Amino acid sequence: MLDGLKAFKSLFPTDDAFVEHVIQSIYFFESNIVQHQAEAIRKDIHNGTAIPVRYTSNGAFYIQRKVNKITPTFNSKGEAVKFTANDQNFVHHRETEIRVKFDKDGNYAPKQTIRDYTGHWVSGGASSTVVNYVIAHTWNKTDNPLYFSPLWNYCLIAYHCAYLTDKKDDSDPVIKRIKDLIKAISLELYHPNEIMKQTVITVEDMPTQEAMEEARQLIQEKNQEKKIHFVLKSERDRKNIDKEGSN
DNA sequence: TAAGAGTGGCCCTTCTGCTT
DNA sequence: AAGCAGAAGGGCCACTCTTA
Repeated sequence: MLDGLKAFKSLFPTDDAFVEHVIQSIYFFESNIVQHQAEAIRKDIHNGTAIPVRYTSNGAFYIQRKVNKITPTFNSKGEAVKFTANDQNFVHHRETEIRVKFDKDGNYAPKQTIRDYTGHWVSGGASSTVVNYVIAHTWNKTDNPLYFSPLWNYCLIAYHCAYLTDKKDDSDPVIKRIKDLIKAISLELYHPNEIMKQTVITVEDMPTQEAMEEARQLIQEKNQEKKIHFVLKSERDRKNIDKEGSN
């Protein structure tokens, strides 16, 4: 079988070195901002504010009628987006029963969030302050409001590695290992179930124990070259904070 | 069984108009 | 006049369904 992944892997002496390279190609968010944003989302959910999700037509959503729930049908994604943009319209996510609104470009809410919490503009073409990095969701349940826009569920991954996280687990053992390690790092850094105050990540969504152990070691790593990377606040944001004096 | 058509997911870029 | 956010649009490609 011809496998383009082999071309990439062959640049490294071992799978360990390959995995290390991929992890070094990722920026994670600092846990304090992740926690703050999680609080904001919980507040929005509590207030009945519609939470962004990526649109799908797979029956993941419902509209409440007098006695039953019906699945809304839209002719296009655009139509769906327009519908939930109207504050008079209510669409809910079936599994969580959270009110949702459909994201207009499939990653707009994450982009806005990253901007609001770090000052960086990602995936914004010429006006970006971060280039050649892709927003990558860690758990791909992007039609679920608890997963789509929270910072704990995505990171910025360099272009040349981004496709790895989109592949299926069984496409190569190293793919599952990388994806599990990213999940483990998210769990160790952010503790999503705690900051969301509910069980978001269930047992079957958990990475292996080996991955958890590897994540712990990476996070505690003293060696600069092996440490995981964090998105720092942009120049612009730091200036704003200086002006305000504190915050 | 395989090609072809259709659909949808993913996530990026350009355009435009508003703000400063 | 520049910078930026939001709206709109697009490329790529995997997957599924249909047809032969």
